[in-house]
Amino acid sequence: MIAGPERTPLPRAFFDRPVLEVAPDLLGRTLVRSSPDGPVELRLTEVEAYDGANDPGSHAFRGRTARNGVMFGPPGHAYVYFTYGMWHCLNLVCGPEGRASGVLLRAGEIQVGAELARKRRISARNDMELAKGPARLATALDIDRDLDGTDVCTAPGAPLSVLTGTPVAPDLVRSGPRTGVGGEGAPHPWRFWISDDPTVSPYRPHQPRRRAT
DNA sequence: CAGTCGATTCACT
DNA sequence: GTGAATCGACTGA
Repeated sequence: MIAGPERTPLPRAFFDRPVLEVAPDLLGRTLVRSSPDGPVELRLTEVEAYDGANDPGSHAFRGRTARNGVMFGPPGHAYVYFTYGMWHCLNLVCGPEGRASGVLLRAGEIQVGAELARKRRISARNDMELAKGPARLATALDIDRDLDGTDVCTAPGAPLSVLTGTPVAPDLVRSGPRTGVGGEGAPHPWRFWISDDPTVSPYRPHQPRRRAT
């Protein structure tokens, strides 16, 4: 089997750039998850940039903790966090090392392993919903904290890889405020998606949770 | 150590 | 559109 250029892993230098440069450049790339159950691959259609200690919306805003430590390490690695007691979300660490920036992978179009993804995403009503949203994406790919810190600059077959894929033409890239991010971080148009793509998740403004009784 | 909340999703009205 | 689910991380006392 011949591996075309689009099957080449993105080099570490790709991620070792400012996150606002990397984030839109990830659209159209191929994310490969190889688990014991088999491979699932998707084409990235929606991402969000988080710019480390400078960014009030970032987990790294208040400094390094046990959870976010990977973001302070070298670029090209996965930062996986657990939230709402139920869900995981996947980020890719960007450069320069120590800045603690990352890209949240919010949505994608499943291209390989749809049958497996459907088993993991029972509630999905159609294939376009399999990875429409960051926690759905992580569920479809069976991603959890075990993958925190995983190198993604790897050939397909490794647990997690990002391949060159087919980069999206710049005129098809849209940007807007980040989903669910409030406060000082809200105004930044650091969410990027592919224009008119049906797998992109709907925008939802930040909503503070009601107080428990 | 208790209180609060989250880079969300789903079922239901 | 509204509210519940569910728990680890973080905060401040």
